[in-house]
Amino acid sequence: MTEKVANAVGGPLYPIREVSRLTGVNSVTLRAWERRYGLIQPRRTPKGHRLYAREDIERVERILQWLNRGVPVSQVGELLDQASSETPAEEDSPLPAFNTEETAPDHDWEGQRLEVIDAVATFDTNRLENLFTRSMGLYPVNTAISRLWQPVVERLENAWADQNTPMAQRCFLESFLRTRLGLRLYHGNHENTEPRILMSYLPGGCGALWQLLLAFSASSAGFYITLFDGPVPVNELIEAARMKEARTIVLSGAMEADIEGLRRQLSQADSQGVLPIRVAGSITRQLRDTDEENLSALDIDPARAIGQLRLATARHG
Amino acid sequence: MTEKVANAVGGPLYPIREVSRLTGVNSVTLRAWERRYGLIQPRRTPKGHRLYAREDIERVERILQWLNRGVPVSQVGELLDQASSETPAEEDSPLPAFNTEETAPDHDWEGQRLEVIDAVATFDTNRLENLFTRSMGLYPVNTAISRLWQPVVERLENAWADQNTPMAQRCFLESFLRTRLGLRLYHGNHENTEPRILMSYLPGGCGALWQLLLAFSASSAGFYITLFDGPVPVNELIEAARMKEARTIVLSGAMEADIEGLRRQLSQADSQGVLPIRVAGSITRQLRDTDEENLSALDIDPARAIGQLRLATARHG
Amino acid sequence: MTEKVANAVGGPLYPIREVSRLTGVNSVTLRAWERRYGLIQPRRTPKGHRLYAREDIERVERILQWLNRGVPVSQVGELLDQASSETPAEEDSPLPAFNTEETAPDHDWEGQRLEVIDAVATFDTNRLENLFTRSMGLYPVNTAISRLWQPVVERLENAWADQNTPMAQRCFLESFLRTRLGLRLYHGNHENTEPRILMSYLPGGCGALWQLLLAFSASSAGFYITLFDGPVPVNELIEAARMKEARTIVLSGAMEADIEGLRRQLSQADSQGVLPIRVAGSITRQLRDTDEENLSALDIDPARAIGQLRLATARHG
DNA sequence: ATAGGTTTTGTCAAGCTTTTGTACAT
DNA sequence: ATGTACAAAAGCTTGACAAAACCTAT
Repeated sequence: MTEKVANAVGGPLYPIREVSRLTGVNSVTLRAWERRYGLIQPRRTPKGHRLYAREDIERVERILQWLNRGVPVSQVGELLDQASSETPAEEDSPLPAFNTEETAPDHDWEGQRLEVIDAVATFDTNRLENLFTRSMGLYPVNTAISRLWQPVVERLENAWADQNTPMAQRCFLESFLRTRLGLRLYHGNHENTEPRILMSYLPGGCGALWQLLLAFSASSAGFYITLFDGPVPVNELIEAARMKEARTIVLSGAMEADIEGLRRQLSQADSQGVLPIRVAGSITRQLRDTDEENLSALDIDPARAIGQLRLATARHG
Repeated sequence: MTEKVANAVGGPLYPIREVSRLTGVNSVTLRAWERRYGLIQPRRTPKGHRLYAREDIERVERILQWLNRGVPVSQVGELLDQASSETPAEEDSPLPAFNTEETAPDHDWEGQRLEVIDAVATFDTNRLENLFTRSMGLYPVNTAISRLWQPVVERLENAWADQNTPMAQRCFLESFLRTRLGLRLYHGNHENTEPRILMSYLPGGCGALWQLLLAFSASSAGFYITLFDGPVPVNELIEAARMKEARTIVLSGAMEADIEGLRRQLSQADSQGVLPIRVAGSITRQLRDTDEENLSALDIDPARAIGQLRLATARHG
Repeated sequence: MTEKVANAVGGPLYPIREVSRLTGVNSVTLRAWERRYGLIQPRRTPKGHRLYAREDIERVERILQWLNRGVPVSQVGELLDQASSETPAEEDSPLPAFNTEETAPDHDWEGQRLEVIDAVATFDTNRLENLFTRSMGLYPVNTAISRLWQPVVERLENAWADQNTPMAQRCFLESFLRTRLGLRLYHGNHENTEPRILMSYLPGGCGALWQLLLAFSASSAGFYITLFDGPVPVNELIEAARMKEARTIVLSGAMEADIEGLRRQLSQADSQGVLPIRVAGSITRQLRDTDEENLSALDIDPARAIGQLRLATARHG
């Protein structure tokens, strides 16, 4: 509390060490950013000590988001300036990695998300269909998934977790996506025969939904996908992978999925020289940084997950 | 310089390592592609570091899709340039074409139509067979007929009208469809015995083809069809209808068919309490809105024609 | 040089290895054909590497067709040239390809069933796809389902019941059928909006498979189907049925499904004036002759089940 | 079908520069 | 607190390789 100083304008002001603690950015680094790129420009005490306002801290957080996405520090400045001058943009998205700014405000993602959620709630196939078709027609597949569908699934998953599983909505959306995916998978598997992937999902929660999103992206990205529409035990999958000469097995799972059970199954399975299993979906939030020998997590963002899969399977890597 | 404009608008810029991670292409390779073929040309920082925009990354992904299909890197450049300059194509589909990109419009009806026409022109049974089987495997019968086969027949009819009847093609297609229909009719008539329909066609033009298409739809829709493979005089049909206790008689006819002759036959025939004759096929274009007592036209679209038949037969049932 | 024109227009160009892989003709052979008979004349890169266009590959395929019919390579050239200039004369009967190779009796259902089962066991999507497409091309949907797919599912269900759940096969077939169903459902639901049916399935066993078969038949028969891809509790279904104004709810279930549980759910559910639930699938073997107030069984044969549904929905309409 | 020569293409290496987080002296 | 310095990481360019794929000709 001693650190907080009242601001004339109103908000509390924080000294640098506090900002550092809150954001996890070394104070030295904060100063460097200011000096080198003018990224944040806190007010000062008469003696010259920095005092950061709320907005400054938020700004730091936004900087971190861009950095996490791989944008170089030197480029972040412009992005932030554009974002603030043009349209402030959506702020509330639940997932930290992929929301906010993004400059291009002409597509109202949040609005579309809400529409999707509502269409699901009312079992309105036609509306859902329009939303889907429009999103896929307007944007590249990855964008549509990352921005619209993946956030929707994540939000729904949370909503459904609270109450006592209203299965109907989940199954409805599942059915819809599967139908839509069917077409793509069909065409995709005729065009690409090479990097083969087996996909299944873990029991519990929305594993199937995560699987569908990923399958969608993967198929569009040129993978040959074999889908298993159910929670298939790992050892059977491994067997199937051998028969189909697949490069990878991907298991999608929801938050609630039983990761320990999976580990157990894996340890029992005949893992001789078997490709590592990749895990995808919101379950990966449990698995951050885990890097076991035969079990690794893909990014929760489908686009990036695809990148990782490519690395793992492609000869270009 | 569309790129500069696009970037002026904004959007994050990514360094090469991120592009590499996202796409799975080694950064060395990315540079090589640029150096050797100018495949991607990211903007640069003042000091020369590459900065890739979203579009650049998408471009890389499109490159990968071609590579996966076996196209050599050196050729991809041209393809991409063409794709962006040429026509997006296909607008009649009910769902606004998924991706616009080359990625194969999800159902390229027009393409399929052209293929069928070509297969007929070259008397290529195998190809025709593939096209037929595929259309029936992928789509509901009605869709396949309405979208693919009916338009094809109509187009061929026009083409054939100009020249002096190259009978060969017509007979070829007729024979093919008849063969295909045979089995279905056989099975269909075993399953459905109820709403019975007698079908025949008028002499002149492609009457037989129209008949076959309609028979296809009708049989799939659950009607019991009795086909007469030739232009049977109306009074004989009426007689046959009595014997088989059929609900309706449908006569298919082409544009050139002699509608007046039909009227004459009808007026002579013993029309006591006989169901009205339905006319189908391109001949109906002459008959629009005509609704005589004992002669009415079905829609030219088989699917809708079936609907009308259902109504008509249900009323009496 | 139509070819050059065609290429100027664009289209991907493939190196010889790809053509070889696609057509199955050794690349050495391809070169030999070109050198000796000029059968295919691909364009070249400046350095002399061959680049085949789409048309070239098709040409190779046509060559293969002739070869298969026993024509010596040296003769094929003339044939192809004729075909493109004149009107080629398909040597024997209008449809030569149809039955010749297959000596098969009219329809060897049992043989096909075994093939399907084997394809499932080996996770061979392509084969399954061929079998499926062929069955749909040759027979009316109902016949194909009743004769081929329904028996297969029943047999597999028994097989799977004995051993300890080889989930993989089940999920594989499920995924395949779902994919195949997707498109048809999409089109079907655009054509027919009227007799609406909600479908879900009971937990345990192959409920999902039964559901898919029935959905197939029903969609082809003109019903508007809303599928729920999961075992949704009855009360939620009833709620959804109200919202969608559906006429009927159909629950598919396997032998092992818990019919008592269903009865319990039903009795708890708010059944005020609600349509009776229909049960379908092998579970109906348990239910024979049962005719409770709000729970009745459909025939296990999808075709007949459809008939019952038609009756039921017509009555109310 | 093989042999001998060429082209393609992903990757490496060397030598140098830029970027960026952190350390240290003022 | 500031600014300079530093070092690791990441880039850039040019040149070179080597395996795979091709070509021609015997």
